[in-house]
Amino acid sequence: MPAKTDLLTIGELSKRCGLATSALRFYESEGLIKAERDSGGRRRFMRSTLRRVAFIQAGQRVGLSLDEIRAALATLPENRTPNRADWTLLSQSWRSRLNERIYDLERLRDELVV
Amino acid sequence: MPAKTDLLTIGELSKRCGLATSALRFYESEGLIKAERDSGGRRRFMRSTLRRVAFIQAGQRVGLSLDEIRAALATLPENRTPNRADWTLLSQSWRSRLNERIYDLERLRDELVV
DNA sequence: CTACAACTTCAAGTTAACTTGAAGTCAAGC
DNA sequence: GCTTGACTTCAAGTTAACTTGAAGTTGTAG
Repeated sequence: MPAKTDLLTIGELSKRCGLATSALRFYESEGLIKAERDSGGRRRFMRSTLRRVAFIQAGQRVGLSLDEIRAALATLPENRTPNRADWTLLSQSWRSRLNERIYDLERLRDELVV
Repeated sequence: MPAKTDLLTIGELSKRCGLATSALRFYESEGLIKAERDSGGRRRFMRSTLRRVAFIQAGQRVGLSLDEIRAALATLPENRTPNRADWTLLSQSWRSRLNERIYDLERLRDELVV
């Protein structure tokens, strides 16, 4: 039976984001995500962690290291759940990076034709 | 003094392609590039290796592993130096991959704006 | 002849991002 | 009470792509 709260177990989070539970534990140990604990000591993740994980995965697709991603996430407010404006701002900082990467690949594609 | 032949020493190749000599030795050991040897046992690379290395680097930028790159290079003729047509053909096989990757990043960029 | 830089081989080390394994805990169902 | 599956921790293993280090060789310059 799934948890009654609005908090997610590591198994639920794993299923929803497609990452192995071991990866999620690793991310927590690396300070990329946070979890509360229930009475039995098991992790309970806030739903907003889903977005955070999605953001981590997005960063990896751009080619960023977890170190860089952690640094980016550190600009989010700590005392409250990030809202739309917070995420938008953070996203902006990656746009130029993404555009560079896209441009780089386009140039490569055009060079490859020889 | 540089070698008198049209063959490149590992140092020359390293400078021209921007890879460390250790990386080039590693590539040779992995069968990605080939080298002849001079009387003293030192590597001498054909100039066409420059293009081969450039291709390896291009593959890496696309996000391919050395295994995949080796597989792609294996389609080149072995008995002669690859010509323009050979390279063009090989490049074609990477274009769709590149286009997918570019499309993926464009989608990501557009999603990131939220 | 000597010095020296550029090479040689081979084994071992490095880093990132996880995964795997062992050994134990917890709570829900029968 | 017992089983079962999902969880826990912690240490060690994995893979890719190299790099580093040690110890020796080569050949050109002076």
